[in-house]
Amino acid sequence: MCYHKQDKALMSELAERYKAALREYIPYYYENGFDHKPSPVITGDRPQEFQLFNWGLVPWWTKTRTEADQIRVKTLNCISEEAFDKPSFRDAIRERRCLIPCTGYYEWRWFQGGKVKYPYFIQVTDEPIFSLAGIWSEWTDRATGETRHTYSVLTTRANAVMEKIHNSKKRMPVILPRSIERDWLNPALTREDVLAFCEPYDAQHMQAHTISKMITDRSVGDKNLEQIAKPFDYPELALLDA
DNA sequence: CCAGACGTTGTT
DNA sequence: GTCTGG
DNA sequence: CCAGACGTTGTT
DNA sequence: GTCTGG
Repeated sequence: MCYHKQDKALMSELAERYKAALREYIPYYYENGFDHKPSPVITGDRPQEFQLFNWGLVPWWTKTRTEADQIRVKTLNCISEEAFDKPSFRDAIRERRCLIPCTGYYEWRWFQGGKVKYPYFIQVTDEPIFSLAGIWSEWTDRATGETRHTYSVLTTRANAVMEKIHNSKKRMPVILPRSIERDWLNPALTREDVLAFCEPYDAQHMQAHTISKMITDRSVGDKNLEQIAKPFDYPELALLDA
């Protein structure tokens, strides 16, 4: 549901927006979750600074590096409604919640029963930088002593905007309204409190537009380009839409 | 998730 | 069609 | 009890 | 570590 995101904010913009210290950081116009790159996140136990965690949560009980590499491709997202019951997520959702700054994300919209698809870029119109609800984990490889910090993006039911794009599975990432984003980190939240945050964002404050297929063009080496998220018109879409 | 491959042959 | 790599 | 999974997502 | 399936 949310495997491709953007965080193009400048280091100074992020620090100012969250009032948190940020040491090192590279803005990405496009980030593929399956690359498991580090992203700046803010955790509940160190709320005044950013930490760079890798996308794809590795549960603390994972035994080997091989197992870690196998599970992290399946924990990029976490179904919020089930998080408290899943062995991979239950400890993290209770004790290790985080904010994942973001400036947009990417999804594909299918037509004609899976024959053609078009990429979209989705933004929040009332917040240029917004927070995805995340959970994180710390895992140590007992063989090498190496420690990995990783995170997962929570998902919830789709709102009207996302339902249209995601025409079958009706899911979307949990986006936290800015006014309550810090509350997400409160360690005293109950299960019910946590689940109350995991609601679809107001569709009236979300916007989506088609983008060029450069985003998945393998002949394009460097995808960290501003134009990747720029609006791109497909004239034939008007017909497919009908 | 999407794009691209999709096979074999000797190894400790 | 289905699996793998990114 | 032991062994094996532990996950998400477009498939229709 | 903990749960599920056999």
